[in-house]
Amino acid sequence: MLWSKTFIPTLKENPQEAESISHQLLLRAGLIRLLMGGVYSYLPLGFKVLNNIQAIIRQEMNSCGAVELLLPALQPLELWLKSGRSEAIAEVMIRFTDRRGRKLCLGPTHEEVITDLVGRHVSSYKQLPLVLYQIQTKFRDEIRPRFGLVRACEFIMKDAYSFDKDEEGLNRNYKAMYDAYKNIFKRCGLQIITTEADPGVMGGSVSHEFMAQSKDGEDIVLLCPKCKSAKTYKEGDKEVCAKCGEKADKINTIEVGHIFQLGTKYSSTLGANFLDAQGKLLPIIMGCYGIGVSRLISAVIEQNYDKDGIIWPNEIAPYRIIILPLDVTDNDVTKTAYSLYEKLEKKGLEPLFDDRDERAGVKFKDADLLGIPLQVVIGRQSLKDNLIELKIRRSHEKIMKPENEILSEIDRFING
RNA sequence: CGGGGCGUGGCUCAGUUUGGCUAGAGCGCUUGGUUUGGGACCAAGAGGUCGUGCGUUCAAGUCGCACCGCCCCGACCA
Repeated sequence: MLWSKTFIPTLKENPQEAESISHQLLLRAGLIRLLMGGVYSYLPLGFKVLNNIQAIIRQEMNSCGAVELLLPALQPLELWLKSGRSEAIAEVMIRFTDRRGRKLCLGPTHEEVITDLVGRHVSSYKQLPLVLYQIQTKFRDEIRPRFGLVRACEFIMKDAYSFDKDEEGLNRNYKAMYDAYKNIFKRCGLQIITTEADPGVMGGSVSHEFMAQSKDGEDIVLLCPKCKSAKTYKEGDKEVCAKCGEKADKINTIEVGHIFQLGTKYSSTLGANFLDAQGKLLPIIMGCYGIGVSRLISAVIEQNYDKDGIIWPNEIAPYRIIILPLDVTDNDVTKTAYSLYEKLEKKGLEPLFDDRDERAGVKFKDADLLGIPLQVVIGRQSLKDNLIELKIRRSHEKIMKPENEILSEIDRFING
């Protein structure tokens, strides 16, 4: 991709509208822009990161047996009255009436819709277990949106739902999801603390949260320095480890995932029943599993940046390589740069090519800000000695070698 | 919703305390020239309902009232 063909509005200074690190860098590196409070546009770079995270999620979900579908964001209020959550969710849900007088809402989450759907079409234990998921936009009228994508009124979530005939099946699916979540966050470059959590409005018994440490995080985890057990902190909790009594550390975190064993809370109220082998009518046993996909971007940045900008983990970087011809008016430089660009494209690496007629300093600063893992620098002086520079964004390591050796260095870096 | 901060060109900000003439700077943008390995320099330009409304005054970016927007703290929350 040529820089001049895409849309990367970088900012030299921290914008007034942002205070937290991830919010500042998301704006400065041109990933998002505010439309209104708590509502953001994803610019091409932000959209790429979002897609990369979604690709990882899809792989891990599919490989643990979940099947993707897409549910409507527009929902009838009636379902929420039936489940009894209309009141519990109250003002957080955006409601309105359409021209036909139908009472509608924009889905803040999808337990009702999926339970209704599955309930209509599953009637035998032979159809279970079933695990479905979607990646979709959720709407929540937040009391106070904050920190850019961390708490937004419109955001993207992966939500999965498991349907089982018994507790044993639920436990199995729950465990599979738990493990898949670990993989997802690891591949996204996130360090995660898993905690036992309060199911809250979602209901159910067992629940775990996946918390990413961040100094601007709004959730607090009590982590025992001794036995490493962790618990989500609620106002009023004692600040000691529940297991060994040691004084626990309070850690600021961003909640990026939350899984629940719902049991029959939704299936019983919404009539999602099945017949077991004995012909007995029973409510389906459910679990639900959420990942804050857009929020995850903020959490990753909070854990991967330095004074110069973002440092993307390889697998979710918007581009893996940026090519910096330092002087686009120099023939040798541009020729070499373009030929390298084509070679990398042929390898399927899709590099970003900074074809702007800017000074070296501007290009370096922007490349660092964007946080693309590898920078290939082509300058006039070093080219006289047939040398090209490869800079590794995270370590600041610089390698100065001839083109073919640079290509194999890139291979080594990308393919491990 | 309560508390606090902010709102002046695309961005960052000065000017508001103590009202006064054609509203400023840096960056960015346009044109020309010189530059070219860490956010260049010179010259000439374009670009502003000073968040909005009402009021006070001979005179309002500046004072008063109301409202709007963004950010932060709190309450709340998946």
